[in-house]
Amino acid sequence: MSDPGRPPTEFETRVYEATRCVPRGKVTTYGRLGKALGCGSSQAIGQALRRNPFAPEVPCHRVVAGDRTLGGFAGHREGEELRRKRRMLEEEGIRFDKQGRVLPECLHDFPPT
DNA sequence: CACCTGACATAAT
DNA sequence: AATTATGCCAGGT
Repeated sequence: MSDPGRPPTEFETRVYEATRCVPRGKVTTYGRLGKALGCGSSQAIGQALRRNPFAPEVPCHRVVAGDRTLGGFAGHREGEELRRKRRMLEEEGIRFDKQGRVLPECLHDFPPT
């Protein structure tokens, strides 16, 4: 089995720090987060968030895909877990269009480091 | 919309 | 230690 108890790597810590800055009622994307970190791989971001041990301290549910679809949550890309993610966002005031995408106005602009 | 390719950290071997 | 496989993706064809 993998080691779920291993301490976060430096990379993961950076991802969590950045994610923590996304305010309630707003969302960001894997790509944007990556750029804010100087990481060219949004997929790596997703992997770090997937294993986020600090939820909901670190709001990994406020990170969606670049096309503004939900992306994934807790290792799932569809199903009940995804619906939970969507519900959480709705609770925070995020609105979706008929295609199930987050409204563009809800996107958070990252502050320059 | 369905691919394909690019990018990159981690896990597994 | 080195290589391969896998993954909450993005961008282009």
